[in-house]
Amino acid sequence: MWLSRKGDYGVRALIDLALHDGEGPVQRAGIADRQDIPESYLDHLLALLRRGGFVRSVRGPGGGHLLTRRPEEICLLHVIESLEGSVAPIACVEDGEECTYDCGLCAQRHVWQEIYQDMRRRLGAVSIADLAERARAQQHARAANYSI
Amino acid sequence: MWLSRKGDYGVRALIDLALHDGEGPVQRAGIADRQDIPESYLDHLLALLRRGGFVRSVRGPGGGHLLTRRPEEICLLHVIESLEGSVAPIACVEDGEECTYDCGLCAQRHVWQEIYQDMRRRLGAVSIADLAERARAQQHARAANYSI
DNA sequence: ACAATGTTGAGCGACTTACTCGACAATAGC
DNA sequence: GCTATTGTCGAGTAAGTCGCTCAACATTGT
Repeated sequence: MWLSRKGDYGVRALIDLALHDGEGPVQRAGIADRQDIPESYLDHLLALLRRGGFVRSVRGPGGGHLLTRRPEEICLLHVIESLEGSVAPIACVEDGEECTYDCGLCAQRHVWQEIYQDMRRRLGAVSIADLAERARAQQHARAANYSI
Repeated sequence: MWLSRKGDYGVRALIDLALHDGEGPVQRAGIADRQDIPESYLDHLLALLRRGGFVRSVRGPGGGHLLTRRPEEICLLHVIESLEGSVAPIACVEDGEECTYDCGLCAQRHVWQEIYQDMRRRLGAVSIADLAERARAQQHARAANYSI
């Protein structure tokens, strides 16, 4: 299993921001609470997301965090790569990377390269808006379940 | 990057056995030397491969390791899963696995599930014989290069 | 019996992950 | 301009994983 909490939490945070898009700065404590992320850890993730250009932050009272772009314009691939680093299964499938495995892996390389390309294509096709929509639908489904 | 040396080394070892298929038991030291694997570490990998049913070992002088099946009948997917555990990107895309992330990841889940299925399909389509063939071809190519 | 080989499990140093803490910086509102 | 409220940054840490070594033991051909 190779998607770490960092990626999970980070994407959750962006989904949370997308769900509150247009409502002004969203505070760290609120995100942490709703998305069940340790608040002190969320700091680092927001810093990463800021460096990645997905989020901008406002200081002072009433401050918080905002998406820099519309949720439809942020794709999952870029977010994950920003948070987790490359999603490459092995180093030598990336452009410009040396094959440090000295051709032990080379026999397998083409398979992994195809897998990598397919993965990037699929992750690239999903936006934060898609995920937010799905999260909203799931919330409604759960709420309906509880009320029965 | 999430294919560890374990998987790389293990597959290399199987390729080595495939290249010497039909020539009787192949010794650990030979595999380690040709494939550039620390001999003491190769121990563990051969134990894993034995438990996985890919290799059987012969003790005593003249002993060594043999493939249990023909190289065409061993697919990369099973080998990697035996060595590395599941190749699932997140736990909850596997059959019978609980979603421990409590629906944080659920919004992303379908994407990862498709990636996972695609990956298993591709890895399942490649056999050790294919890889051995490719390794042989690469060796020839390199030999030709040196002689120029 | 003996030497060559495989088998097993304990252990270890370096690194990573997931997280906490504390000091500091900015700013809205009084 | 104070002050409360918020974000920013970097050091630190406990627990786990990775890659690997080593030593003791089991098996078997000669």
